Amino acid sequence: MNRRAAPEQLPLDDALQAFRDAAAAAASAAFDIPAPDVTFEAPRRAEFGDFATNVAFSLAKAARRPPQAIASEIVERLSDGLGLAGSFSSIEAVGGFINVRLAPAVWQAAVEKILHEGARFGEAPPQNQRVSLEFGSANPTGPLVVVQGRSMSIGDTLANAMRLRGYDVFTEWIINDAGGQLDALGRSLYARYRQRFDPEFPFPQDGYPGEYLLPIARDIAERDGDRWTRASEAEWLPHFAKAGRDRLVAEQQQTARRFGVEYDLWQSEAELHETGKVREGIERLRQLGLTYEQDGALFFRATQFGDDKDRVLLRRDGRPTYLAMDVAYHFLKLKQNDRVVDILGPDHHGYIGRIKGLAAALGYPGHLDVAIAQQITLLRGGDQVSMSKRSGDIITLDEIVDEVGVDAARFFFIMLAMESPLSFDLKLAVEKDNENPVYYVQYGHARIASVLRRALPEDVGAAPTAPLAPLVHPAELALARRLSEFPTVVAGVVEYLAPHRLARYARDVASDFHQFYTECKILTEERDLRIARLALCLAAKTVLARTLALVGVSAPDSM
RNA sequence: GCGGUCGUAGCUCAACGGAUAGAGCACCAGGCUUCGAACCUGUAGGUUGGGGGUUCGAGUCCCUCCGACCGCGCCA
Repeated sequence: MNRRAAPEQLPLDDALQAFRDAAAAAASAAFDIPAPDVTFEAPRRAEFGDFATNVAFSLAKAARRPPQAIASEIVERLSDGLGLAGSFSSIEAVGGFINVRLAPAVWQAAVEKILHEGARFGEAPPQNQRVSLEFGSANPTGPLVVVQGRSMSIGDTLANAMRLRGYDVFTEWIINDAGGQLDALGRSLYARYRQRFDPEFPFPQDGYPGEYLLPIARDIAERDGDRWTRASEAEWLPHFAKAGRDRLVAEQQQTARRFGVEYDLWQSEAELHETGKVREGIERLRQLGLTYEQDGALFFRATQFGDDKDRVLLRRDGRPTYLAMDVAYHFLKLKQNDRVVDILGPDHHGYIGRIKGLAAALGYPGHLDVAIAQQITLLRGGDQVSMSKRSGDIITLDEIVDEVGVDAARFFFIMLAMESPLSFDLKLAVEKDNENPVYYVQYGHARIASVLRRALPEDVGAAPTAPLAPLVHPAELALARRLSEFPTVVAGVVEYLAPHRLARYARDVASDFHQFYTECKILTEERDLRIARLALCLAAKTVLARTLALVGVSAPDSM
């Protein structure tokens, strides 16, 4: 791939690194101080260049000079022939910042890199870090609803981004199939079953009244007839609880799959109890002296870790609590992974301190991150869609997908920072107009595909290895610069657990492409320019498709 | 009451402690005999809920008040 490079022009990363080194050396020499760390940021305003560094501000105290004087001094020394001229078109000291603008050749080289790496663009080398990512998890007592959709969209996107950045990601779903709610499920299902023979049969007060139990009851009746009507509760309860649990988990798994999310592990809570893992977790805390007995129950000293009260692990009757199970589960995950991330639902956010304290208590401080995927308010045409779990009046995730499709749902669900509550308007999400950001981005991809279809096949074939020097128009360079941000954006998504940045980035890429398309005729008469622009199109298509793939949204060639 | 999350343009939301707080939508004014107008350009829109503090610099960090949502069980 060295078909064009003049010796003085460097790839983007190397150019920036060369600048860092040179600036640090210049500062060190000028002010007789240790070489400082030089970090770049992307200025908010285009007039401040492609990259800027605030290194002069951080040196002000040590050098005892005003930032602007320091910045000027550094720039002056840099200009004294440090071999940067070929890669930078300008280096300026403005108000204490040092603003740099890269030469077109660097952006051209960035496009070339994208074309060369294709789907691997943005990949980071293996980090040798195993990360456990838990998200989506729900009780196996009903269909998945919108909040699990948000959690899954966020979690799956994070998992994709982490994998691209070289992490060994293991995704998990915890099935809350232990405890009293499973009995409630069993009783509810049994009541539905009995009502097939006797419509007057009473439905339990704390039951799950949703219609989704009806087909399950029907199947049991068709298979087993009425024989359970004569069974004792001790016989039918475990059977119906398990039947409901198995069926509902299977349906949840199918919904997840349909939503484009595959898990490495569906961890049963009941299994953690049965295999003694829960006992092990409790034992560990006991060894660490973090438990005490009171009133016949075993308590965890949660107050030592910022919780407002100590929490019960073993009830007076000896049965472990949910917390005890969670201790065990997190102990397992912490042992097996370098880092553990939980994405929990909004009803768990009083739980963060407790669970993080737990990680510290178990000897893994800082290894656990807990994030909350906030609530979603469902709207339809601006009116709130009423939902009440108690009355069984729910809108399932499947119904939402039926109505708006996977693409719109997944894009909307990651569009906002996850800690922000989200209003999701079903009507708006299907409207194929400019109120809908999904279509804007997908349209960009389809438009590129359309141009490539209309171009001469031999031009498209030549594009990936063509000279890119003709790309000098501001709109071309702006697009190239945007495309080159992709690895940095993905890295930021991982570092800050902020998948919403991908939605914004996809929008920005599409926007820069549309502007380029408007200002630059791609299929122009001039052959070299035409092919170079087709190359830029190919690179934009790659980056757009990769970005959407991370989010789990399709990149259509026509729409 | 205790704890957590949030409060930014009319609406929905961005902004590693950086420069004049930005996008989209809606409104208004423009742009297609030419590659997909599901697009582009421009105008307008703000005391970042109020008040203190930390520092070269705060929407961002700390304190406090106001407001919204949520959690606070030997439920899961």
